[in-house]
Amino acid sequence: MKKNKEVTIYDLAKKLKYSPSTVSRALNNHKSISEKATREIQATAKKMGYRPNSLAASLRNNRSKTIGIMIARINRPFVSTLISGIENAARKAGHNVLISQSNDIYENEVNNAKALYDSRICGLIVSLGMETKDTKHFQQFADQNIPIVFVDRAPDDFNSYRVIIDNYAAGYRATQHLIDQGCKRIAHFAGAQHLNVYNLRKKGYLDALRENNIPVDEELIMDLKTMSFAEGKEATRILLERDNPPDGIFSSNDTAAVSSIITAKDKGIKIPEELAVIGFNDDPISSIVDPALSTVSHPAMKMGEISTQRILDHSTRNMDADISEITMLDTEIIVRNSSKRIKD
Amino acid sequence: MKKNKEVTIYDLAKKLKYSPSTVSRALNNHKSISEKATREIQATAKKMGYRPNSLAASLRNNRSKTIGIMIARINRPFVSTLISGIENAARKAGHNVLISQSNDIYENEVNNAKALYDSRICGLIVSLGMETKDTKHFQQFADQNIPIVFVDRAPDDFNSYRVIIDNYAAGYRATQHLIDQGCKRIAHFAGAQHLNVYNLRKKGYLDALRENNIPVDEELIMDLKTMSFAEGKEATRILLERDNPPDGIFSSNDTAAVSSIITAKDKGIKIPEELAVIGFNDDPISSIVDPALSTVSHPAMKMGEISTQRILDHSTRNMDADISEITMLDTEIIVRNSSKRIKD
DNA sequence: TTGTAAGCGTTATCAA
DNA sequence: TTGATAACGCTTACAA
Repeated sequence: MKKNKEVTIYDLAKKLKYSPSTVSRALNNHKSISEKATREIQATAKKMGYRPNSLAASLRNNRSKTIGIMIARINRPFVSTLISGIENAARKAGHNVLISQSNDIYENEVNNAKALYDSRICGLIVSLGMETKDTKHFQQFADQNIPIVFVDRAPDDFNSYRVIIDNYAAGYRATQHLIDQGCKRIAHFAGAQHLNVYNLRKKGYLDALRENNIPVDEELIMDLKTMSFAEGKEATRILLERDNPPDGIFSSNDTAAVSSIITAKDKGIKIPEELAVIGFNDDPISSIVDPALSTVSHPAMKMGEISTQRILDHSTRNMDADISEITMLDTEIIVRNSSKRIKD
Repeated sequence: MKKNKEVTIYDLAKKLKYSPSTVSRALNNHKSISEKATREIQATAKKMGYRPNSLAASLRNNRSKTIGIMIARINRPFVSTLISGIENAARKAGHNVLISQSNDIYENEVNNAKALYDSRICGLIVSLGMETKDTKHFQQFADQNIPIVFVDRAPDDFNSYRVIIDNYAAGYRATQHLIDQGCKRIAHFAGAQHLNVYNLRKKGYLDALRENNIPVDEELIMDLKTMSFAEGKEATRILLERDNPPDGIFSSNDTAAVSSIITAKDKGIKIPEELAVIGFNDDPISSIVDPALSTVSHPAMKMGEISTQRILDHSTRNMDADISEITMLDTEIIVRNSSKRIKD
C-alpha cells in the first residue's frame, strides 16, 4: 500500500530556505511578499506537487468554505435543479457543497443538521421536508452566526434568509387562468397545509374564486398528503365519479396534475374541453404528457444561485445571523394545451 | 454579532477535572475508559452543548469521512437518483457527501477534482462528462490511495472500482426486442462514441442485427452528440423523410426516444404499428409520454449505494487504490406501448 | 519583506 | 484506567 507522503508548506519552506509563514503568504498571494519570492514559491509548490489542505486551513481559520444543503429528496426535478444552481454558484466562489437528504423523515433532518454542523459549514441552505413542523434543530446554526437560507419550503417562525416564490399570487393566477378559460367548477389538489408553499397556493385559489364570485365548494378541495402520482389518480377518480364533477383542476404540483390528465383521458374525458388542468413546477413530465400540461414555473436554478449568494454575502458583510430577509422571485404561468380552451 | 464560544473537549476536561485525552476517549466510547467516566463525560458534553469538530478530527487522523462526487449535471433523473443512493448509504455509515458538477466541461472536471482533493475526501465517485477523454486528473487520488469508483460512464484505461451495467447486453436485448416485435429496419440513436456506455450499446445493437441476419444500414445509425430532445427531433425528422424510413428506433436514451415518439406522432406516424421505439434509462418522462415508452432500466439508486459501499470497504480492508474491480449490474427491458405490437 | 511562535480541536503514543 | 505531550497543516500576531 504505497502512499506518497504529502507535501506541506514546511517541505516547501525547507527546500526554498524560507519560513513556513512566508510560504503560506506567498501561496495566498499576500501583498507583503516580494514578487520574486511569490513566483519562486508558487513555482516550486507546483513542481513538488504541493496541494493545500483545506481541512487544516478551515480549522485554523475557524471558518470553512463549505455550504451545507438539507433537502427532503435529491431526485426530484425541482430539487436537483436547485442543487445544481447552488453548486454552480458555490463552485464559482471557490466553495464546496455538502448535501444531505431527509427522505421526508423528521428524525433524519435533525441528524443531518447535526452532521452538517459538526462539519463546520459556513452556511446552510434548507428546503423543509413534508414532516417538518418545528425548527429548533436550526437554532444551533444561528447561535454560531452561521447563516441559514430557507428556499421554497420555508418556515415563518424562524429569522433567517428566505428565497421563495409568491405562492399566493401563483395560486391566484393559476386559478384565474382556469376561470379565464371558462371553468366554473375548479377543483384543487392541496398539499400538506402546514407547509407554506401549499397553504398559500390554496389561499390564492380560494381568493381567486371569491373575487370572481364563484362559490367555494369544499368537496372540490382534495387534500393530498404527498401529492404523488397515485394520490393524484385516486383524487381524480373520486372527483370524476361525483354527480357534479369539476371542469377544471388546479394541482399544487405537476405529478398529481399529470396523473389527473392521464386518469381523466382514460375515462374518456376530453382535456381541456371537459376538464382543464394546470399544475405547478414545470417538471419535465409536464411538457411530455399529452396534452401538454399548463403549469406554474419555478425559477429553481436561480433560486439556488441566489441562496448561495446570500450565504457568501453574509460572510463578507459580517452580518448577524438572526437577520430576516426575504427574496421573493417571480413565477410564470405557462399555458399549454391542457388548459387552452380559447385558442389564439 | 454575538457568537457563543464553542465548547471543546478542553472545556469539558476542565469542568470535570479529567484530562482532554480521557474526555476524547470517553466521547468515542473507547473501551479503556471506565463506564462511570464515560457516562459522566457524555452527559456533561450534552448538557454543555459540546459538538465535535470533525475538521479537527479529520486533520488529526489524516482521514476524513467525506465522499466526493463528480458528475456532469445534477439535474438529470439518472444522476440525481444515483446521488440519492450514494447519500443514503454514506449517511447511514456516518459519512458526508461533497458534490461537484462539471456541466460537461472538461476544464471544470479537472478543477473539481482538485477542489475535492484539497478537501481530503476519503473516496471519490465519478461519472464522466461528455467531453472527458483522458483521466490523468484522477491519478492524484490513486497516488494517495484514495479509492475511486467510476459509475456508469467509466473509462477503461484506469485501474479502479467500476460499478456499471452491461451496456452491450442491454443494447443487444433492446434491439432483439424490436426484432421480436417484427421490426425489419431498426434505426439507432447513438451517443458520443468515446464513452463506453454509448459505444457498447451500439455494439450490442449491431450484433443483434447481424445475428438475426438483418443487414446493417449505416444510414439508420444517427450520431447524436448530446442525445438532447432537439437532436432526437431532428434525427427523427431526417429518418422519416427518407425514401425507406425505419420501422423501429433503439435510442440510447429516453430523452431522444420520447422526442422521436412526439415528432413521429406529429407527422401522423402510428406508434408502435409503423414505428416501434425503445429508449434507455427509464426516466420519468418515459412512462408519461403517450404511448408510454419501452426502455431499459438502470438501477440508479442501487448503483449509488454499491459505489458508496466500495469506498467504505476499501478503507476498512486497507486496500491498495490501484485495484481493478468491476461490479456489473443487471438491467431490465421494460416493455410499454411504444413497442408492443404483439399484445398479450 | 520575512521570521518566530502560538494555536485552531482533535487523537495517538507513551508513561504512570 | 487515566494523564502529559506531541502532532496533524495551516494562518496570523508580533517581532525583526
